[in-house]
Amino acid sequence: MPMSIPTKSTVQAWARLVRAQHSAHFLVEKALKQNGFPPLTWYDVLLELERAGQAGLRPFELERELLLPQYGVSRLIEKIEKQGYLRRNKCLGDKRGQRLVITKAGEKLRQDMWQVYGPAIEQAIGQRLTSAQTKQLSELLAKLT
Amino acid sequence: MPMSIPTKSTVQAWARLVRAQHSAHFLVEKALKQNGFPPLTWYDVLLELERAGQAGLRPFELERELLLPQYGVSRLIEKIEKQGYLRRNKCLGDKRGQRLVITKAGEKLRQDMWQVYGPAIEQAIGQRLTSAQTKQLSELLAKLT
DNA sequence: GCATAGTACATGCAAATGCATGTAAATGAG
DNA sequence: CTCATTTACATGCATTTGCATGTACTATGC
Repeated sequence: MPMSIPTKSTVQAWARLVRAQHSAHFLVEKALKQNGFPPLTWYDVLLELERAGQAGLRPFELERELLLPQYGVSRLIEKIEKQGYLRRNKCLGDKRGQRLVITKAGEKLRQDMWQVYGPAIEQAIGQRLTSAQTKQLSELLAKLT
Repeated sequence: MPMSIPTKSTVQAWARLVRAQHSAHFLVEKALKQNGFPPLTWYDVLLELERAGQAGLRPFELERELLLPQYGVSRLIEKIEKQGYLRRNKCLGDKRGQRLVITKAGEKLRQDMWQVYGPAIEQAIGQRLTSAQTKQLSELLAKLT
């Protein structure tokens, strides 16, 4: 089955997708760094763990939520644990595994990061689109995943 | 001047932007790698140089087109030159500078890469949206840069 | 002119990343 | 049960990246 060639419009959408994400992402990371916070990936981990509650999450579950390879998750949680924002619990029923649980300090960090992260998102996206446009963009992007 | 908080829709659009770009980008890079080609950044450089013709481009001009920091460009062109896909010409009128010019081999590489890159874009974007949707997405994304 | 500041590009070093592989436990076939 | 396979997670090593700084030339102020 032969794969067809993209139209001009498709190529343009691709280029703009890359650029838009890059500039938004760059803006957000810059804001976090300027305020002395760790990168976005830390936020994502903490948010997922917070949602998971005291039951915690297995690393391989995190891997599916985040956009990271297995070894990326492995090393990321190592660093976050060292800083005391999560702890590793024994995993009953699977001795290979572990349950990652957010600490109080972790919850605080996530909240503090949001004070910078939220406004950065608003600046990168919200300020540039009407409410209707935002929803439309969201719908279209959903089709690409 | 206080910065406002994003709406749910804005946060969702942000999340989907990151995910959509990630999955599309991942797909394209994978396709290139599987076919033994260098990464996307090489293509971007070669395309810009091809457009610039025999006059070539200065590294700092490339830097603005591509989404790379100055040292990124510096090292990237070093590698591409070593593989023979571009050459550095003297820059008349500015002894600090250089003009980067694509070689024949570079033009061929770009063309060959397009045989994989094009279809990958089509698969990541074109196949998933109607023509009208693609244009709309493109318009919305343009507002974010 | 000279001194000072700015621009163009390169690079040393530390940290992050990708890739392949390792270890240990779980699962499944016989 | 036994052995082969798969899954969960970690890690050594090479490459890439980020950051700060270096070098060389240009532009500007006086």
